[in-house]
Amino acid sequence: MPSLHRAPTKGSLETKERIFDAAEALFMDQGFSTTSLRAITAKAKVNLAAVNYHFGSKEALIREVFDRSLGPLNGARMAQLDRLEAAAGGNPVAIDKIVEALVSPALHVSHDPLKRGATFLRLLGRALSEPAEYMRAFLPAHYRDVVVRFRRALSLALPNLSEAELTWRMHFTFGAMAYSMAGTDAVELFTTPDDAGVDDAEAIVQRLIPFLVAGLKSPTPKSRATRSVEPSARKVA
Amino acid sequence: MPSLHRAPTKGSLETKERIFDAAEALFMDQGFSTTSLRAITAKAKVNLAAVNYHFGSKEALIREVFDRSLGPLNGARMAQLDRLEAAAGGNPVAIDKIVEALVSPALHVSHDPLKRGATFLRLLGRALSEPAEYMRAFLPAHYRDVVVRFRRALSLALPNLSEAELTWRMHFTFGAMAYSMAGTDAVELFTTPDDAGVDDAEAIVQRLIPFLVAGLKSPTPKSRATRSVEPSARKVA
DNA sequence: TGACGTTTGAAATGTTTGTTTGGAACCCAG
DNA sequence: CTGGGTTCCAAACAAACATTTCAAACGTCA
Repeated sequence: MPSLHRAPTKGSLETKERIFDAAEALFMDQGFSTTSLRAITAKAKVNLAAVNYHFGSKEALIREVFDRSLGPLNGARMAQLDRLEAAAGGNPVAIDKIVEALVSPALHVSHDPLKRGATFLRLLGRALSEPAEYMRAFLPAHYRDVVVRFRRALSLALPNLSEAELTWRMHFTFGAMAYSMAGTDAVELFTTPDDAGVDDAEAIVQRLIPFLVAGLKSPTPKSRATRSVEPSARKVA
Repeated sequence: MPSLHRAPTKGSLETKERIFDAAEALFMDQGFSTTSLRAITAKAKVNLAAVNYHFGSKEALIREVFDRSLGPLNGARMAQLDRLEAAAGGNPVAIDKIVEALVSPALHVSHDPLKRGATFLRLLGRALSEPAEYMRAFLPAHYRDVVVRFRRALSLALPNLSEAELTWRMHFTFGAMAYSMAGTDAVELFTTPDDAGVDDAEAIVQRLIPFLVAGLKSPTPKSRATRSVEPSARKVA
């Protein structure tokens, strides 16, 4: 048996890579469920069967595209947090640094190889609102560690914040972040035509960080910091 | 010609209403494109053809579901803003009041008739990330006025904020809001099992408002407050 | 060179999608 | 009771979908 799973010979790597790139681009601005294999193979200029041959199924392709993008991003996030915590040496890390560690790797990934990755930012935003079942299945696997790590860091930096409050604020933080990265789709609704370039990822980050830091540091609404037994007042306005 | 488009006789209104409710519920937790007419008619316990008979097409159904929910919500938002501006009498309205006018109507709608509307909050979040073309087509029509009105109010309340900065912060605001309303899908990723009830819309609003207000009021990053003639520095890092 | 594993291509598979059809069931006016 | 408009239903429709099949083309090693 010669060459069991060896390096392919002709253009196979190119084929798989072309499928990969085309899928990533199409997933970006069409979503996962909506993008057909025919559209992918057409864009990649490969045969329709090539996807099932190289990846096994559409779901596996989605998983690979997602993993290979999200893995490095969250790795960079945690590495940056590692550096911050090592430099702080037991003391709490500054909030703006934590937020920066969360947000800015998404930017750096965005112009890492060429321009591949700028598309990924929007891909990520899409994934968080994807209805598909398999999306919700393996997405937490990537984010679990990041959430735990950043929650711990934020909890130390914001000691007078209850765990429940922190949960909500992290939720809002990820929301604004994911939405901002989801790209130009919904941005156009809220911007007058005079807006700055929305493609500029750096501009997003530079303005997003102060916004989020201020939100995270905002005083608790009713000095109910520990959030006692009372669930919540049901009365409105 | 007797009874041109008169009140139906048997259970037609019930049928159309059942389709409507089933569609709304399914759109909520599956998205629009992903939800099939067969799933809708199965849940509504009506014939498959009933959708095309009563609504004309799936797109028209989506539009009706969307309009009938989003219309009152944005109406309530602007009405509340009207009241605030009338009370202020030319003076700028307080930011927290503006944000409340933006966020809290979503809550009031959420327990208006029975529990129908709690589902709608998630529906709205979905719409903002829907890739479909027709979604992006008639969604701005609903939001345009709201955006213009609230932008003007916020611009008055935050005079030292450039137009570009305001655009971004409104973007982040809508992002955190939409994401929070998108429901429990992604929330589960970021919460430890000890979290409070995520269904409680009031709890979301009460914690979201301070977060957003703080973000909106946060100092501008580089004292570049007036945003002069320069359109925007396109250079990155 | 010859044989084998790997990759590609065109076509067909079976499923699911939104939509249409023709007739039965229904209600109410004439 | 009868006719016409309205609603419903089972079935069929065409299109798009992911996936499979099988033979041809290719590269590599014996």
